[in-house]
Amino acid sequence: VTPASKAPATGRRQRARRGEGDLLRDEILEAAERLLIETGNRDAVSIRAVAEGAGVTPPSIYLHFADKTELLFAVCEKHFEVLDRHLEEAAARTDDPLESLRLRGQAYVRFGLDHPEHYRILFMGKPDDTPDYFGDERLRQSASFDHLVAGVQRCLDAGVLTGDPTLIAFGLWSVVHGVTSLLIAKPDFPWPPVEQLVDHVLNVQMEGLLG
Amino acid sequence: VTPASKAPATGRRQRARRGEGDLLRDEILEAAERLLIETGNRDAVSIRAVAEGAGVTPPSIYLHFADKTELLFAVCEKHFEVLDRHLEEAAARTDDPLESLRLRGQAYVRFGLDHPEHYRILFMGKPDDTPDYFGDERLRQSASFDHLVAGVQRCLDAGVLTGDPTLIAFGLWSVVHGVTSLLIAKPDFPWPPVEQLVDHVLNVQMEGLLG
DNA sequence: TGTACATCAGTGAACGCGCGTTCACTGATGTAC
DNA sequence: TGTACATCAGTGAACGCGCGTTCACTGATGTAC
Repeated sequence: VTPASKAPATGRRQRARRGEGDLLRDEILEAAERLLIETGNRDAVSIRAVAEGAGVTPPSIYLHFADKTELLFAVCEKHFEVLDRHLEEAAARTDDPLESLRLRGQAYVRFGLDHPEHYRILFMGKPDDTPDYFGDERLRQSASFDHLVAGVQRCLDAGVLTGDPTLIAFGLWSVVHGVTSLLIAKPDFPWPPVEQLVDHVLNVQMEGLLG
Repeated sequence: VTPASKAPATGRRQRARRGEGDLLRDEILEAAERLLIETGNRDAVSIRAVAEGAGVTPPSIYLHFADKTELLFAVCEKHFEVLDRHLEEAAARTDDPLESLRLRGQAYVRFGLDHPEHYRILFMGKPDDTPDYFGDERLRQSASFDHLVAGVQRCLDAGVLTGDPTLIAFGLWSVVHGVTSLLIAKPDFPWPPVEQLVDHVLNVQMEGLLG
């Protein structure tokens, strides 16, 4: 018997060594993740299903997460980070502050359409679906929002936009969120091509800001 | 015993007369409605809860609706009509086509914030939560959307806007939906005053359309 | 080097719950003769 | 006018299901002496 073999024939994962209990935590998160992507259904992410996905029994989950809400929160947190990285990368592709804002908006929509079920949880779910300590206050302080405001501020500094940066940021967020969430909620609606829709809305909004 | 007495002491409704079975249908819809408003929670609208709300046993529901989805659909249909009336009234308050469009947008947001749980079902839910025959195609053909496109068309006719009316309509819808759904999904977020937010986004978008 | 013991990751079985839906029925209302 | 009968709105009890969570436990891993 090779001690290095990681997965027994049963499909059950090997028990973690002492002090390595946290390994399971990651596998649980990955399993939840996988379920969400494969089924595209938030309700499919049940404690039981996640446990099975991680090759473990349901009670094991509770060794790592206080309850289901906390598990879902951990998944969310991961995705807020992914979203933020995605947006920052897009925004950094140009030096023109206004163009950067546009790229950020387009990247936002793309993220939502690429991960609709995640987007649903992050931005379309009920407030009580997120744990208390992951409330809106925290969202406000999230990196993504600060980065958006900063992007707007750069336009103000460059003299290409005027107004209250926070209000402008809220407005831009509303616009891209509107497109994203409508496309997610009504995928079979006879929309114009996504690109066209996004560009139109974003262009019009930024045109209006210039005025 | 007065035959006119409608509610027996038990709280149970009186059985409908022959041929008046449809009366219960309305009471079921009203009960579902009431549940939705009082609890503000879509999940609270269970067959059992609706039945109790209507003073009737659960199986009775099935005399009037094929299944739960169809019941929820009927509730939705009612609200699409309410929304459309609401928007038409607002849009009719002025003769200026552009101002009319703005009023329509403001009314849309107000409707959403006044009936958040209904708005959720109509515009933020999963596609499979609505019955097949109430799909997006039908939504596209709904009066509200046609009325919006018509409102845009009036602006084109008046020469105050240019462009593709459908695309402009999609854009305006995205914008007001963005504000509405963000406010509903993140009610505790430190938003600016609602009026200010709505006016800003709507003004900017319409400004951009003028350019 | 060997043995008794503490630690702790994970298990197995069960809890109570509320759900959508089905099925055989009851009993009041209306109709035919 | 009276009676047998058909209709049909609504009932009562039960079905099977999947869920989140709890609880006493097991057994491998590491440690102290």
